[in-house]
Amino acid sequence: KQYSSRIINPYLPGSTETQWRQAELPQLQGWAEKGLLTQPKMIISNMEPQVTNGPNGTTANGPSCNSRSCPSPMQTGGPTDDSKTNLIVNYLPQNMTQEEFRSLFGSIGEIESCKLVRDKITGTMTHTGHRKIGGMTHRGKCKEGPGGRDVVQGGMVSYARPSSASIRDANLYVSGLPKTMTQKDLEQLFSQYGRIITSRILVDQVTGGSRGVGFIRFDKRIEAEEAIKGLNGQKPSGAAEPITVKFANNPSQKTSQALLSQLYQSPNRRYPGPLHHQAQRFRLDNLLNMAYGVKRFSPITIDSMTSLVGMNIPGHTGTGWCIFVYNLSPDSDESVLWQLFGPFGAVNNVKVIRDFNTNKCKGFGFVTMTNYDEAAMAIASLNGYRLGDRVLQVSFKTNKTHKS
DNA sequence: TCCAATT
Repeated sequence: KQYSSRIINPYLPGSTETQWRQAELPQLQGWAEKGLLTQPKMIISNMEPQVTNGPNGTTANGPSCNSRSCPSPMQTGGPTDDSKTNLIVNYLPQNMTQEEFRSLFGSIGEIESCKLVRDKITGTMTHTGHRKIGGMTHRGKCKEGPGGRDVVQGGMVSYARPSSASIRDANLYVSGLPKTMTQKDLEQLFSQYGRIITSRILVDQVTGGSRGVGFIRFDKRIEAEEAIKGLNGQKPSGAAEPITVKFANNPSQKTSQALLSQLYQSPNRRYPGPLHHQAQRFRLDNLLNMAYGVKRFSPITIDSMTSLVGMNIPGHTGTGWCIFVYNLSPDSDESVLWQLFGPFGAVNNVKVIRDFNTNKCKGFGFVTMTNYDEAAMAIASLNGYRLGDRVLQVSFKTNKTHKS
């Protein structure tokens, strides 16, 4: 039976549930069942012969061609065309071994060589569980077996572009995006500057909504530079705020110190050393009394009010009320925010903003609380509160932008 | 010291 292997990206058009059910390659299915995939929907499916035009005309995020009428790379490029035999594979499971990787693709065609790329320092794929990359080369019997048509692009597997200096450092970090902007919108905005290799919009893990932050990787660094010149500080049409476009940090370039410090941080740590004393000085019982005492006199909820005044209330988000906390010490971590705000009511989320390289708190953080009255109580109580030798400033979050 | 976000 002839089939073409193609890894499906469920977030892309054309990646349907039907394809998901058609999955036949047992290894990936097994991994999905064991929960080993960082993105459980990542599969290889059994499909009609799937060919593409190769790396042109579209982004690596979407199939450039879904029709069998496209010319096969074997027809156009021939078996000696190296540009069609070297693949890059993204979003591999964190714990995939070299052998598993080889075995997976060995079922498709003969592998000349393959390599899993791992983080140099930690030995893990990467600390976030993303950006797993392996490369592989198809040659030899490639044209004879099912793998003969097995050139895939889009989603998780795409042609590896020949390495060269011109394609390095072409990755952009984009922030300040309208929350309504989709990945497609983002690509549309940037595509005027060159060929987009990958794009992404980060989403809130809880709500699934856009975080207003994303990435664009161009084919060429020059294209990325032009996009910065053209789009940084600009308002996309229809947007209320300008976006920021800059070169992305490369996680693998983090210092080993920062990585270690990151590994060292347990989410379950409640009392970081430097803050322990201060936390004890904080009178939890008083705050509880305050919070619950006042709540009695605060019978109204603000939910009805929000619909009257629309979206322009400071701090108001779809999921709650975002509070800006300023003047945290560099050593602060999330636990101090939980300690401070928890007594006032339902806290959805806390976040200490850290310097990407040093991992030290940049002096501020955010807390999202579910209920307006509890958030307001927390602000009234904690604004001006002395934490150690610092006086906190606490308010609903506004849209001020920080330019450095 | 003053409003993030880094796949």
